[in-house]
Amino acid sequence: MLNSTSLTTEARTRLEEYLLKKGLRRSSERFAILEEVYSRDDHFDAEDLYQAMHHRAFAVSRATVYNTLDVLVDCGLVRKNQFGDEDNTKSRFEKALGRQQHAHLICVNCHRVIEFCDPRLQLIKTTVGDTLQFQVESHSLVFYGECADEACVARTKAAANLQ
Amino acid sequence: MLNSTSLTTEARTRLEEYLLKKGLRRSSERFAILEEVYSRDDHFDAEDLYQAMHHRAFAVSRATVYNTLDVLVDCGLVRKNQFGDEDNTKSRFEKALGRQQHAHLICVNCHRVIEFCDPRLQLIKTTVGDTLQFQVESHSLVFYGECADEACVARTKAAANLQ
DNA sequence: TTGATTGCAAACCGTTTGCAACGCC
DNA sequence: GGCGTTGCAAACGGTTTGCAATCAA
Repeated sequence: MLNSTSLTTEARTRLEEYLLKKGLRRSSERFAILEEVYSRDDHFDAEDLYQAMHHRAFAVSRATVYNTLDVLVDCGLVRKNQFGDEDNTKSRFEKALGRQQHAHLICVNCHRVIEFCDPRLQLIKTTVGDTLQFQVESHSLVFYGECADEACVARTKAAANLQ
Repeated sequence: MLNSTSLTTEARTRLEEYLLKKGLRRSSERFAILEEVYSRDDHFDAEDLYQAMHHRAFAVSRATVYNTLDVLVDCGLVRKNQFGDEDNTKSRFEKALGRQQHAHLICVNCHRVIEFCDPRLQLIKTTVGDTLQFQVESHSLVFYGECADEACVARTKAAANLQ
């Protein structure tokens, strides 16, 4: 199995090949951002990434963050999600390499994101595509609800009592 | 089975009860907007609704559109979707009464929205909730792909040839 | 009467864009 | 050297908010 280091290496190689193939430049910003993305295991937004780059002492502009995320999504190294939860506008990203496709559970109280897989989703995809003559390319499945995390439950209960 | 007229009647009654229960006012704007929402069968955004109200000669402000949509979503008369397609920012709404829960297919070319149901989604929901101790309240399943509509396929092919 | 609701416009916020400076090829 | 990329700030677009006028209760 791939560990985190070799994953990053693989990602770097893939990005190089992609840039070469597309005639795009291998700027240091792009590789630095890829590095940061592959060092994390969460679902981050563009601003998180922007801040993280500053803490990394590799300050890039927001424009570059957005531009690079587009590139990384386009070459399959990053997945872009729009969770319709508390903040329906901003996108959240996650690294894509070495991870199987999955769906998300989002706690409407603490906004925790939990990943899960279920083979039946693939079956639905196939059925639907065949039945409706639709070439399904990707999907987004999100469940919204309340998680069982103690701190979250306690906080929610306390908030309910205030009303 | 309920026809469109009685659906609207039922919706109006439900809104009245909800407003009463919550101590909110039964303003004419709210009922006029409900009327418009229940006269349509599509997935519309806030601006669509705003424009439609003007054509209806019942001009309301955008603020009222947003406020009323919130109310209608809250009392279960309208469903709010965030399809992460061409326009990842704006929400799209649909009436909720008299329609079973469903998922969406979105054509990445023509942005057509197709609805479908699959009982296996419910099974996944149950499994996931049980396994991860998560109280699932709602879901959003969207498949992205290419639809088989002739005009759409022709247009897409033509666009591809231009490159 | 009075407090919720409306309309208007300004503010908000994530994202995109225009343009000059920069640096990879 | 040429052109893709970057950084900055301004623009954009959907949504929210502040406030005065309005109106349901």
